[in-house]
Amino acid sequence: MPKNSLLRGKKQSADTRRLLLDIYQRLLSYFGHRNWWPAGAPFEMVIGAILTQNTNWANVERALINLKKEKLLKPEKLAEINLHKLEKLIRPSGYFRQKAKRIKDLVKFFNAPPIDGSFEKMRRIPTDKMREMLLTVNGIGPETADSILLYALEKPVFVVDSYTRRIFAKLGLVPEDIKYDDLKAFFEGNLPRSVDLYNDFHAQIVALGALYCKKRAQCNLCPLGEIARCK
DNA sequence: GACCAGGCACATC
DNA sequence: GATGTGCATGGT
Repeated sequence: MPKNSLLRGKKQSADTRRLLLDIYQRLLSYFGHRNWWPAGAPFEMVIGAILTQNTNWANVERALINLKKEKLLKPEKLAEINLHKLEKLIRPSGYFRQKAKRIKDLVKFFNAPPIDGSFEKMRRIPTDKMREMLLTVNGIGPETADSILLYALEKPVFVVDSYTRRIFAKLGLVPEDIKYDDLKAFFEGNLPRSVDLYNDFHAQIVALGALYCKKRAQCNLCPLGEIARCK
């Protein structure tokens, strides 16, 4: 039994790895590369990571456009701005009072030592340590922290969201009540460590979840239909 | 008019 | 540690 279970374990993880990569390939050829957070605007990604909490991206964009129009999408500007004015500008993204405070707190954290407003300094801090630090900031939970690590700092960290849990539990690959960190470890343990892969895979999952996983009736449109089916 | 969206903090048991 | 609740706008 021990020897078999070890073999089975290895085989299972090889199968899981192949299946996950198949799923990614299938989504990629169906949706095309999602091109999330194109390079060059890490600070915008950081603010976007807060604004998008439990919110449709279209609404986040309105808020980001408002901030850009006022040329406020810079750490030094957001540090100065009056809280009420910030609330007004990000209003379209919902939860605007909470999010305005969270942005203020995050900007304070970003501008203070040891980061001193520098993404370079932030990147030099070991990923686990940086994650711990981010999690101490008000309004930064695991998903927001991981989004910042992956999309702004380009660290190989897999971002898990509610779609990820819903979809992969329905496919029967993980338990429904799996914890955030365990689900993250499931992907990181079964996929090659790649920033580009993690970046686009998460984006593909969101595309799939938002388009086809709302109603059972839409399952016939699911691009995964032939390789993985919901139970 | 109900339901949902790229979560998180806080209270309570 | 698990479970419930408030937070809020805009699209379908």
